[in-house]
Amino acid sequence: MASADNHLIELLPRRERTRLLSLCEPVELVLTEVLYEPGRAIRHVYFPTDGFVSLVLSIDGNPGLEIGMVGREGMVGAHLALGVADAPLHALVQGAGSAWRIGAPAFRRELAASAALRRGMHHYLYVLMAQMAEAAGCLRYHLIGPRLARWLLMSQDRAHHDSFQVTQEFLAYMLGVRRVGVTKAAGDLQRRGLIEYHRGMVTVRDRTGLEAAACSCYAIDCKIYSDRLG
Amino acid sequence: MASADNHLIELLPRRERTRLLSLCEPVELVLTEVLYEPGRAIRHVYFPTDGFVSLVLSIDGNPGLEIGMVGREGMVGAHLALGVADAPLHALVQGAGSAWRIGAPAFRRELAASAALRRGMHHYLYVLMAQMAEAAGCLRYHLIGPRLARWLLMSQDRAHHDSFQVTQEFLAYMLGVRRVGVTKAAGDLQRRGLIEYHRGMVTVRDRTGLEAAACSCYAIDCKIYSDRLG
DNA sequence: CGTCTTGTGTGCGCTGTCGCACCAACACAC
DNA sequence: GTGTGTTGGTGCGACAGCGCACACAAGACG
Repeated sequence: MASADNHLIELLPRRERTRLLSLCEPVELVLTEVLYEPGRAIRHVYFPTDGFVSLVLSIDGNPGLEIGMVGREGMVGAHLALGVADAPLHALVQGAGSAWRIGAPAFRRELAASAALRRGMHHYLYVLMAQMAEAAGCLRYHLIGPRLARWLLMSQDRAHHDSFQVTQEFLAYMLGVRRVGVTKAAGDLQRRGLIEYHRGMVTVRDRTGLEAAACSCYAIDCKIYSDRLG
Repeated sequence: MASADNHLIELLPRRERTRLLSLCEPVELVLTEVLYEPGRAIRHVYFPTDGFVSLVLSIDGNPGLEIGMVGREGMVGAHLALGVADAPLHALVQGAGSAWRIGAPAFRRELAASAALRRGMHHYLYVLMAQMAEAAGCLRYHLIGPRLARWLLMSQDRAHHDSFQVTQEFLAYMLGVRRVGVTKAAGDLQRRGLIEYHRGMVTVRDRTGLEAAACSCYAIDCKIYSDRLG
């Protein structure tokens, strides 16, 4: 009970933490499950403990583009703390696992009651904004290879395993590139002994090497987070 | 006095509005002036009335990349409402004009005192986040031509003139492309009679045509704003 | 009047990514 | 085993944008 397995919840003072947890229910995050659709009012807020979720933008005809990732270090639906119920992006379960879930009205009541909760949400929103800005730059300037390496690192951090399930098709969707582009970049990383790829299952072999191969955004993202919520 | 010439301030109830304005001082926004540097604590918050400001990300060695624009419809420094004083981005005066300015500590006091102010800031932050997400997609998928058209429209909206001052060099910096790319795209728009360009001075000739030439992001941005703060 | 700075236009070869199409390897069921 | 669908790999032409280098034109300034 000392640990809720979600960092944002753990940052709350004991009283608020137990109170919030008592209002939460545990739910499974099922792979490829869609938690939010843009424009739709959200019904729940999620605090992942194990799985992780991608925030995906759809634009024009393009199928999708990931611009944020949420694991146990964060939450899905923080914008409710801004008094807006409409989801701005798709939220898509990218790594199966579990989460705490609380209904939107109850969460709003807790926000009104707890200054510490508001404070936590505010700081997390700042981090999210900074990461989105970072993502914009990354999309503009960085090549597929380094972006892929970054994505793998971020996923590994949130999956808490060296290997996790993801097809190149899906990766292409997340990175906003062709599958063939991912094939090439992944093949390159594999040849350099940094990862192993086999039919929808990636394994990180050389974490340090992968960090060197990733674009600067990985380190920056980590720093943004730890500066505010470390 | 009924109008503060800044939309966010005007949305406040009369009492709060006059109270906030009484704490503000009018300042000039000088072209190319830098209001914020990333990582530095901010000292003031700005509500433009006339000029406008670009939010610029610097990444790796790259000189800059605009991922947000603020005119009288918004404010510079809204993240202070998230309890964070550090600026996440450069804030650079892009159109000369004037603004209301208030010191960070005073603004925090007002935030604590006024629920309406908090509400306004929250909604604006949501809009800002959505626009940043949009910007990421735009940077990934859209070509220079449509992006340039969008930029010109956004600037015209905020400049309240058909013509304004900007060199192609500077535009390239904002859009994150080569100057030559801007030269070509601008030449194209000019040949189609949509704009006129002459030594650092652009004039919009055919607003409707320009809207047709712009990428979808322009319309989406406008909608995001009017949905929340229209 | 010439000279310098600033802003704009052009040419050329290169590269990363795209779109499309097709093939190869593997997994699993029957 | 033999099919059948999923996943990964390869080849090819097209093109937007890049880096670089240079030419030109309009003002500014002496």
